[in-house]
Amino acid sequence: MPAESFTSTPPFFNGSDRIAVLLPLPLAGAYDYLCAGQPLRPGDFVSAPLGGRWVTGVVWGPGRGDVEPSRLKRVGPRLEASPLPKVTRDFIDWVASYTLAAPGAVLKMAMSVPSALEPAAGQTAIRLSAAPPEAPRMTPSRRKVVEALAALPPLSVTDLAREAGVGPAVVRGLVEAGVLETVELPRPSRFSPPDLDRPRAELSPAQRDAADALVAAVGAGFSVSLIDGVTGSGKTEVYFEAVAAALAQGAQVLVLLPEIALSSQWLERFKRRFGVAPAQWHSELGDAARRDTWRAVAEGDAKVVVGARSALFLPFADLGLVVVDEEHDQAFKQEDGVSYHARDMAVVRARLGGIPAVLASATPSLETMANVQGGRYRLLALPDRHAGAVLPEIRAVDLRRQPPPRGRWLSPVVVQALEEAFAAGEQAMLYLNRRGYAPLTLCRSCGHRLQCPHCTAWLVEHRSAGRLICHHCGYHIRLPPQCPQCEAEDSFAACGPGVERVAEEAQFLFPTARLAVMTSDTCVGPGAAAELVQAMAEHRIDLLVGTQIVAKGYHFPLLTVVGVVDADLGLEGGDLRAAERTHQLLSQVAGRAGRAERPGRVFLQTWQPEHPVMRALCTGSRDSFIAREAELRRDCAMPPYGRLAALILSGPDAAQLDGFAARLSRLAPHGEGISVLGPAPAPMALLRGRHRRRFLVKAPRSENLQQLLRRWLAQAVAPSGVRVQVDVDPYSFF
DNA sequence: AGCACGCCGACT
DNA sequence: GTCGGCGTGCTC
Repeated sequence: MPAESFTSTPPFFNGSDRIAVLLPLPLAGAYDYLCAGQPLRPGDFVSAPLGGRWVTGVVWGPGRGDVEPSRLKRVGPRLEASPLPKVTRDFIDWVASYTLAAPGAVLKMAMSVPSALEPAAGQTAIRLSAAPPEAPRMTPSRRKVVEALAALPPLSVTDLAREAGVGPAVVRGLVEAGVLETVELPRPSRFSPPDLDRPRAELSPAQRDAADALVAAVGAGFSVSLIDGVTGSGKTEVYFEAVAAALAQGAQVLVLLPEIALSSQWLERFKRRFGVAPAQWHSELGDAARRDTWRAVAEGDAKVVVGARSALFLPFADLGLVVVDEEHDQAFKQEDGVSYHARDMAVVRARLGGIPAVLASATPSLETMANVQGGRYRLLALPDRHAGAVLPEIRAVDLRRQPPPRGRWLSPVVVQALEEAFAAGEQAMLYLNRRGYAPLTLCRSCGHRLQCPHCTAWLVEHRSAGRLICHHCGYHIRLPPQCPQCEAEDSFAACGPGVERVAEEAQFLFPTARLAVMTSDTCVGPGAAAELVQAMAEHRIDLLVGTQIVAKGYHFPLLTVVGVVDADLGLEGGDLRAAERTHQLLSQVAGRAGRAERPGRVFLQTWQPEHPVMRALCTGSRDSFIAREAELRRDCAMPPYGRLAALILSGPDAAQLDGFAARLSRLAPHGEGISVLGPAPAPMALLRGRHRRRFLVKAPRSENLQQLLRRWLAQAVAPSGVRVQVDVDPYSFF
């Protein structure tokens, strides 16, 4: 139940009251202002003077009173836009406090479209004048317009001209003459309400049970449910029933997807179920669409929003359900700026709003599984692939026993499987999570490796682009004609495979196969991914070679063979979640194979077929794998059984940085179960020209990690130039 | 985030 | 002698 309903009148500010206004800037907190006579209430958008300019902020509450009255300025006028709802404000405060981000920085995410706060531009329409002139000059064309309009509601100049079969100049002339007049109409909504009466998908008994449980949860306060089902088990159809239930109650729904821009197939399914497209929210949205969507969400006009993680911060007027699909996906973790995990924050948003959250995954995260086991989340299991499709057969290809020929990357086993698939008129996919042609380029005569001058990283050759690129900062050069070290001519050798190189090999082996490479490099701009996916779905492609991007929930009925070129790749580096992530990613890739009536085969090329991840994938023993991983985490009190935060210090001057790191180290918190590791050079010790040092803070779950960090950091002010970045619940260890 | 004030190189 | 580079610091 929202707290708002307990207070009959929200606090009201007036006269020269002191109010706190939160500005969308990374300031320490809200600033105090004077009310300037107009009545204001929390959530109102106001213009406020700051320095020499005006900034739009949000009335956050009564003034805090920690600034001398003489310094207070008066706020400007209130904006017409719908006030920011209380639950959104609470959410912003909560996220700021949890992530140790400036509240204004979090508000900025909720105010990502400044122009949405300006009054919505109406649509200029034409109607018959209320007071027409006595004897207007009429022509046959003019008469046609007047006659057409007599039978029509007001409409735009263009539409009216088209209806009357005349040019737009005639209409303008009539307006000029006073026969017609203009009228401002509200722009029609671009968000049609979903149709709840369409025939729904046939649900299996297991799906029915899960859907019933979710439907019962809608409108019944805060709860979290996990839909746990393998690829193809119909998780989407199940949560669509909850979506329908929330919509039937008049509430809004938010569905978070890892990369909405890549999910044309998801949108199709939604349209099939609800007859209309949902509102979308992602980085590829244009300015106008972004503005309209933000407004429509705030006004309750957009009923369903499907979006990437940033959609969490939209100002929903009445959110009734949050769904996080592919909840295990790392893309939900935002690392730059405010660092948050959208899945966890979605649960917080649901709790603050008193509404249900639904998580869905075929490979749930350890975090979520721990919550299920702790009884905090309800488990809804979908055991089978729907409609009779069988799970693919997964086998490890031992690269020690069946290696590719020298200088090649595909084992004979995989090559044979591809051959069989093509011969049967089926499709195949090769997966390698490495962009470009080769991850490392070195000089054959002196061994010099081409490295990024700004980062601790090799330059990656992208042969299609004719460049060497740093994947961390974007620095790029053409392949130099000679080695910068020993000046040997034409001495570079490409080391290891990237997707481009694997594609080259596959094309060499299968000259007639229609091949496409799908990576973030080949899918730039809106629609590029969708186009490739469609080409694949229509069998205009035989072999798709791609990075992680191909692992997303696409459904290709003719795809029967999936080859994972380097299954060990994600296991390197000793990252806390390496095994878990590799298992998730590879099962998702494997799930692409054989989703229709044709059985699929998956080949994992590996040097360590006995590794628990490979074993789990090949034997389908996901649960025991998760249990074992959980045990390992529990043993070392790592998340989800302990709390973890990373502190990244960065600066241009290494000596100054180390000095500050040493100072922090001496002040490091200590206590039962608390350990501070570091300072150590961060895994990317040099990034974009800045040196980086890292602390890892480990604390028991019972500890208030944020308070501990705040107290620690308050004791030492960073010298200028040194940036301190806090990452609570870090995922990537880069 | 902007914008102002600050101290050191190439111009009217 | 000034114009201006962007480094540092403040904004209720």
